[in-house]
Amino acid sequence: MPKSAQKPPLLPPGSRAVDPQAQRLQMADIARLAGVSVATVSRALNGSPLVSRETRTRVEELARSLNYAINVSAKNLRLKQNRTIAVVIPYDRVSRQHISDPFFLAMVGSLADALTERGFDMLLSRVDADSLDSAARLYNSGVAIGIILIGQWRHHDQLNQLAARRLPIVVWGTQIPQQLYCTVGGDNVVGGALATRHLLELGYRRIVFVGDPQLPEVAYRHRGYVEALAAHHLKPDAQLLVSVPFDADAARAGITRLCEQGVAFDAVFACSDVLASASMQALHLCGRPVPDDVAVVGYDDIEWASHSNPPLTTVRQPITAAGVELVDALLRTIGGADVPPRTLPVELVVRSSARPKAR
Amino acid sequence: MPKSAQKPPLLPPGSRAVDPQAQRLQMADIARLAGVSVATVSRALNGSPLVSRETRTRVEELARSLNYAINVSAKNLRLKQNRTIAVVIPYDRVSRQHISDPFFLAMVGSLADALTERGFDMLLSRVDADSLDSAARLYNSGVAIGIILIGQWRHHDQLNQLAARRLPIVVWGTQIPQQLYCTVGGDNVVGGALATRHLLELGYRRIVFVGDPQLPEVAYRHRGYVEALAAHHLKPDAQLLVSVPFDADAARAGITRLCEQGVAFDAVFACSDVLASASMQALHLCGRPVPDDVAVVGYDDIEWASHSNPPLTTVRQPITAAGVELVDALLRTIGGADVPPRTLPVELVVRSSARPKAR
DNA sequence: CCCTGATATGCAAACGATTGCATTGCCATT
DNA sequence: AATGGCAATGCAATCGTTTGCATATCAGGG
Repeated sequence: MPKSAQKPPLLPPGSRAVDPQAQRLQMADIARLAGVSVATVSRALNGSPLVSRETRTRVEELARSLNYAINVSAKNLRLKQNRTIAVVIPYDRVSRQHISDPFFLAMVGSLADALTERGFDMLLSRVDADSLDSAARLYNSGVAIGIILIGQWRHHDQLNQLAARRLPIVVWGTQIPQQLYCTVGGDNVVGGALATRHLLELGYRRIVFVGDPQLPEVAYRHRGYVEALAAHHLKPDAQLLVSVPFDADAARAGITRLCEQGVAFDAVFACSDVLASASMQALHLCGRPVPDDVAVVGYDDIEWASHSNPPLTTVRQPITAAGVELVDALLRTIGGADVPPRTLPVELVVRSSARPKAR
Repeated sequence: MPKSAQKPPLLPPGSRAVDPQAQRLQMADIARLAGVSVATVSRALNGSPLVSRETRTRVEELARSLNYAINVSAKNLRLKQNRTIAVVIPYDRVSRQHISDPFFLAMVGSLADALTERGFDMLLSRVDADSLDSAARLYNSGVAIGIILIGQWRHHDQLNQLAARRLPIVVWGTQIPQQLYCTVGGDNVVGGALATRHLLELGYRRIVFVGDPQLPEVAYRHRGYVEALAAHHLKPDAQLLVSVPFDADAARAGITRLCEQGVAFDAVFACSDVLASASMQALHLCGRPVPDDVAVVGYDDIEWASHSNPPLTTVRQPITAAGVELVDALLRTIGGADVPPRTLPVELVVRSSARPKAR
């Protein structure tokens, strides 16, 4: 009977069905059993040098054997502290990319790893991208001590507002002039250039760009694309821009339309592997096999890319590093530092979806 | 100056850098501003009929305009309640499948949706599969009111122990005789049979089974496989069992070995889409193209399956339904009900990785 | 004019931990 | 013997809510 014995069994009148575990033990129980005060138990369990060695071990063993777990709410309340980080994924009805996108999920995995590593809990939330400040609630209510947001989208202004309110937040995305919040992201310009240059060097000249340049990250990838073209004395052709959100169906439709319109092209650079995959499918159906007729390069290097057929040449986003960096940046932000945005290197992973162009 | 004014500015001496937000407002502030007591504020915000209409609206508006958010720790402490569900993904060094597996991540996404829908928070944790009871800590410490565990693996006994300790837990996995915990899972026997029968009906006779029958779910899929064979008066051939964990490399190696040993086969049934993908790759390298030479059927129907080349015929796990069902079952368990295990229907999704056998 | 019964509010005690400030022994020093 | 210092422990206030039990106000009936 772990419950402090003197109390009558007055279960809360608004009796929840949960109360079987009303017998959860608390410090007072350990204290009673160990014959010391709760203060001592608290100190012993927290490794304070104030308690004698023998008391400490006695308390520790007691706690372990009863497998006592401290009440986190009480602790957090008293300490005004906690170890929960909220990871929020806005879902955006416009850009369509949502939580089930493999890249996001991979990111979630990576963050889970990085946070677990450091002993933080991870609270995963979806929030409507149009009311991002509901994410602020997670912080204001003390549920989490900071927020990692994956997917910048078109919400730069909202994010700036949040940051202005001194919300500890770090965003996976691209660095935008005048931003008040800290971002961590891959180097989109270099990524775009890497992919494009690779295709150019293989001999392709009419390269379709698949992605929506309205989105900041895509905009930078597009800039890289343009720069790489320029280095080969080529100008981007508006016909070759398939402006679609991160949505496989849209990409399929876009590529199909291009084929039907008879637009001439010999390669595709897609802004995500999902888009690349959809493009390859569409090309296949249009009778333009990859890589024999058309070359394709993707972006992200999700797990799938290496298993696809043909294995996808793609720009690898540093997903593992991203998790670590995001957590790091957030922790420093929480610590009061003014953390500068960080751009992580990306690299081209050459597989078989783009071969030297047959002459 | 939201902080109760009479108090001297004694910031906690163990000053955390976090205290810029020490100015977070609390009920007392709202109360003071509204000219009522905290009790009234509390009641107003919780919609108690005890406060007058005008007081309520005044308080509500004040709270909204200052965007006050209630302190969740304090509330939970007082109420002995909370709305956090822990989703734990054991990582198992043996079976190798871990959090980055697309199927798991898809499941996480589905759970996030189902939980958000019902207003619960989702805490995502990885725990070492060998010490699953560290998951119990999440419950015992009051962080979460229940646990959803994805991936039963070989940990049936541990799970039984946890359930015996009356831990509210629901597991994604298969129903095992004598289990004390509630499971929700796809119908593995039917799934295995569906895949196998499909291949048989297409004319294939020597069907390789890729997966580790030591794992409960795989064992049932294998049983379905055996039953389907039996219905066609065939016996399973031990040579055709590629016993590998959920690990792409292992599957590649297994299939390659089979080819090198010259074992005769004309089709592959892999226990996950990742394994199927790896198998297709290996087959490709061995000069046995899919689907022209060998037919392949996978399991799970992750997003990738429809994008693969050729698009993968596979057994669809009801991922969306799974999220809903798991949450439902857990909530009922928490409510004190004795929830029976539940098996969800699976279906065969026919794409192009298995065609009628060329004669 | 007092009493009764609503109706709205406030007081103060929880919830389960942490921690500053006593307090208690006990030994060494004066 | 009185004092000071140190080590180990306990007391009680505190964190920000909720809620049972007063209390205050007011209307209407006797």
